[in-house]
Amino acid sequence: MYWGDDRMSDKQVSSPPDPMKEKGHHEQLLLAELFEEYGVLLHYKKNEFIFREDEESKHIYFLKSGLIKISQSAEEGHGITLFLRSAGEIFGAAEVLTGQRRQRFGRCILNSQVLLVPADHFKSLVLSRPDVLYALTVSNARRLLSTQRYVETLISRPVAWRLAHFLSQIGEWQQSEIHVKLPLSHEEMSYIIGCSRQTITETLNKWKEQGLIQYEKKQVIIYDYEDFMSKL
Amino acid sequence: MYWGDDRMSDKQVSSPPDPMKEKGHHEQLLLAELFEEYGVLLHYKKNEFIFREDEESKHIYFLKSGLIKISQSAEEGHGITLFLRSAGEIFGAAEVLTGQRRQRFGRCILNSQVLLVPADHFKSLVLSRPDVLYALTVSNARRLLSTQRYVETLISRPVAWRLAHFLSQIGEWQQSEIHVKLPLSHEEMSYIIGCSRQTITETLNKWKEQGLIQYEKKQVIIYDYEDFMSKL
DNA sequence: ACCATTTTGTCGGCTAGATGACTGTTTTAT
DNA sequence: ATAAAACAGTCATCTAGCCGACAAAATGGT
Repeated sequence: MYWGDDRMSDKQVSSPPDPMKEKGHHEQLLLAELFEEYGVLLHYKKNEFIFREDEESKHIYFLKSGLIKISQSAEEGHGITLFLRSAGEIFGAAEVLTGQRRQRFGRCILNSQVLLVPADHFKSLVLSRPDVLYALTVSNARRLLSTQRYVETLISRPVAWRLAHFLSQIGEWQQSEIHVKLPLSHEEMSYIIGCSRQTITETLNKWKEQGLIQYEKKQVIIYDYEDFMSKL
Repeated sequence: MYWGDDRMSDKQVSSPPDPMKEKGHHEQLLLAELFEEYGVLLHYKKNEFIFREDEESKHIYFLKSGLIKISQSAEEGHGITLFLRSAGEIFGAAEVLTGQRRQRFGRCILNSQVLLVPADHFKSLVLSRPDVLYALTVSNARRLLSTQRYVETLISRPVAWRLAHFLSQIGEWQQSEIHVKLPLSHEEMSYIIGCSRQTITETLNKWKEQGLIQYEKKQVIIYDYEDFMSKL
């Protein structure tokens, strides 16, 4: 969850220089090809919306570069972020498949290049290519498992654990250290972790005091992940 | 989530007499046909395990009758229940698709009839039938959306809301009233809602005192759902 | 370089819900 | 019918994390 579901979920890859290559899942390649062949390329700027809640679901998207977040409005208060998608990942397919309107917002966190395929072409396209359809099914199954695993962490893990886990996902591993260049504000992170903004701030600073991490302006280093996690 | 994801998610159906018919989603029918044709029928008794965590994922299952729960062990303490599956629903497909071992337990809550298709037949079977594969993809997409919606409720709704919502899902609607024959103990429900056993007991009794529901031995009636929800 | 906006840090008070400990009540198996 | 096991009610205590408020710092646009 949070960070793209399509990465290898447990094992960590040290530094992802070319995200298109690094994805690790064979099925991603097939999907990428499909979009490269039939998709139309659009550029979106940071903070721009790709789709909004309640809109008709007109396209399926493939993120070629950049970073986007999918979030839910949750009526009162601010929306929660359901997950991020990074380069090489499909998004916006589920509502198209089930024939519903958009149920959430898709918004760019960074400038992004997106390939789009119209919803009405998609079904016939994919029915004529069972291998691609199978790839899509596998990719969805992976996301389903990862979302369900996330449900479990929400119920059984405290905020600190979830934050630590999140950092380990977005960070780059250099031996036992994890280097994280935070692309997000504390507030933005709190929407992802599912807690208040202050709790993020306080947790990060507490860890710094305890000497578990180094933390200066959007730059975090976790010294020893195993050790770190064992101390909560 | 919780209760089978394949039901119409928002709109309620009043009383589901024949679950096989009631599912409402066209794709369920195709999948049902496939399993009826190629599946092997097994009977499981109440509390029997269908599969266990860490086992090889040898089959995909279709529940013909009964009720099963999928739960995660969560290391310490007791496992949380990720969801229930009722008659007419597929389960156990995700790990087979991604080629992983089982990540959770599948266990019968009631005596159940299950159709199973071996994992190694499944891929070729489904590649030769793109329409069935498409149906599976749609069904998975629906589950993905519903699981993501559940993530949102876990983050933004209190236990009372989640419990009320759960009851409304498993209950039968009779005009404005909802009649629920609880098939589960408070403890079992607490694993589903994601809270402690006592909180279930206390919430139910508080509602009874307030005259919002009738509640006697595994039998609940919510008098007016709209009104009820508005009072938390 | 400057002002406006956004982001962080910090604190005190507050509450939903966990936990543990017991008792009483149902259910189930023999 | 009865003993054992599972389930439900209740209470007292404890705490993670929320919320509001405000000051300090950083960032960005012109």
